[in-house]
Amino acid sequence: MQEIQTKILLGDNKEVLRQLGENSIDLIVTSPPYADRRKQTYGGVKPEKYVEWFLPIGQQLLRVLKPTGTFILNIKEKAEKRERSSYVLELILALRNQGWLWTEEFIWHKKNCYPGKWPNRFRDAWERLLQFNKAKNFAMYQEDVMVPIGDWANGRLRNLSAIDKVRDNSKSGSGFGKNISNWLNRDKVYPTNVVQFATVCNNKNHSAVFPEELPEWFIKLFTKKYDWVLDPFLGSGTTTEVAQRMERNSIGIEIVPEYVEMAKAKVMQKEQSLFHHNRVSI
Amino acid sequence: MQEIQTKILLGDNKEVLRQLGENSIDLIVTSPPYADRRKQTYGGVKPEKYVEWFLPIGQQLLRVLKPTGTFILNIKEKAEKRERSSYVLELILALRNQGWLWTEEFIWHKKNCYPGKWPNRFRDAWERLLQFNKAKNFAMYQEDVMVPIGDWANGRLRNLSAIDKVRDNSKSGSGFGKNISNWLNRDKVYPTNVVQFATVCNNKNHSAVFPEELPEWFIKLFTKKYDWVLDPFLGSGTTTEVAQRMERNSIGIEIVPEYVEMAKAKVMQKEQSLFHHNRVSI
DNA sequence: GTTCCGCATGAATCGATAG
DNA sequence: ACTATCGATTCATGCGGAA
Repeated sequence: MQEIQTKILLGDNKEVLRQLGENSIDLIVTSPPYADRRKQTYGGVKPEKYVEWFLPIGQQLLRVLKPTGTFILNIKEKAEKRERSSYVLELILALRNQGWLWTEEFIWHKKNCYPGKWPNRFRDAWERLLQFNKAKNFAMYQEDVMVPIGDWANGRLRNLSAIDKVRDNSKSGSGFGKNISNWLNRDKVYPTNVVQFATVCNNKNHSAVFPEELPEWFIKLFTKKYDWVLDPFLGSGTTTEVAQRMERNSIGIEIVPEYVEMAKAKVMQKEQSLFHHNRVSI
Repeated sequence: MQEIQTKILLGDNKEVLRQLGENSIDLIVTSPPYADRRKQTYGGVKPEKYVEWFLPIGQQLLRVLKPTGTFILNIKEKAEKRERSSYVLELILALRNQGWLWTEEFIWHKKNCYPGKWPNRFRDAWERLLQFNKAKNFAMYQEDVMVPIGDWANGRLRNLSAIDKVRDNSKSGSGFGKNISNWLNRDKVYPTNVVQFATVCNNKNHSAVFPEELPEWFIKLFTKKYDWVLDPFLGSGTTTEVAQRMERNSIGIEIVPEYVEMAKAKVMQKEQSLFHHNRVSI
């Protein structure tokens, strides 16, 4: 049995990435700090400086990614003074200029978005999941994210309250009931480029990360067992934890020592339980 | 009773728009031909020329829109040679440069999108609905697009504690009526910036109509009765038809004579039925 | 042992107030 | 004038405690 490696590295990703070999990573999936957000932990990046700040990292990511690999970037521009910032658009153009192919833009439809009411806009319920590639022939395992009826019924659907089902139904018109009957009629369904994951509402003492389902979905879609996954803005370690569970090798880079400790703890815990599980199953 | 005007104008919108008075339009909602699409009818615009082609129109739209008005642009970049084009991003930046405020990007989540399967991407289930404004204080009637929730109300009611119900009751004096109206108010919820409209699978000979719900939603949100609505790429006349039904004045511009005929026919039909209705009701 | 209820809390945004 | 901070708004979620 091959061993799964999970490396958590402390430091500035621009520097740490230099230590990684070129063409060694199959999937990069990450959520960098957005402009002017997470000031306490990351200092905050000014929107005007964002592209300039990100490009050196993009350069390293381009180097370490395999030609068949994929880079998924989760980001969303803020609204300020009644206007949307344009730095994300500029970043996409700049990354293209750097040599990346902008292959696709997935929409993360956040079912439970932040509440609020303003005179000029509604609640922001979506984020960008930008897909970049090095080459046109990248690896993609579409079959692995098809939704089998069993998994759906046992997993996500069970988590939805009856109220949610009713509400979605009445809101969207066609809604849940119809969709479910569709799924029942088929074995498996391909997803679209609009994906829905609930945000994590955690009472833990660290800032919110993306939900496990998000890296899980892209890891399924763009890697196979024993492939290498990289998250250069690891945060509290969601990506490495999920990769480990899915039997992918992974590397996470994080500049805040406390987060590195949390991420390492998750990995250790999982190793323990795997070890325990193996012993039992022998 | 004030009369609703519905004008369908034949011609190149760049030219026709010059005839409209400045600061005269409350809402522009339109879906221009996408690059390289609809070649037969519009000649097709090359992606690299798209911004250059659109900017003179944008200039006219900026002139005719009231300072409190809104411009909704429905557009989506195509995928070509396994890559997403960047002309929409460049258009947003160019329109900002032209003086427009980029206020918001709504996502049109298409529930029943075009079927198909590709090796490198999933079905495209969303389009951009870009909101631009001339000034930061634009008109917005959020209450008019609140979603009534039907069965969900039962869940809400159940969630109110018995104490709350009693307290409200004793406070209001008149009792039941006030409580119910409170609950009814609460049973409406504001939408988010992700909207769902079913796509039209119609057999009409216009290639890319948007569903009536789309202009209807934005007309509700950004105009009131007797306001002026403009669609400079009218196509088969959905926008003017909806505006007329909603008792808004409207102007549609279309370069293809056949479409102009179709759009006019819709307006005439509606006028007939309105007239007929009036006669009957007398 | 379930189920239910109350409550804190988020990658939010605006407008006002303070330095 | 320009930035920094605060209060108000709002709602899905998950947890803990209670019935």
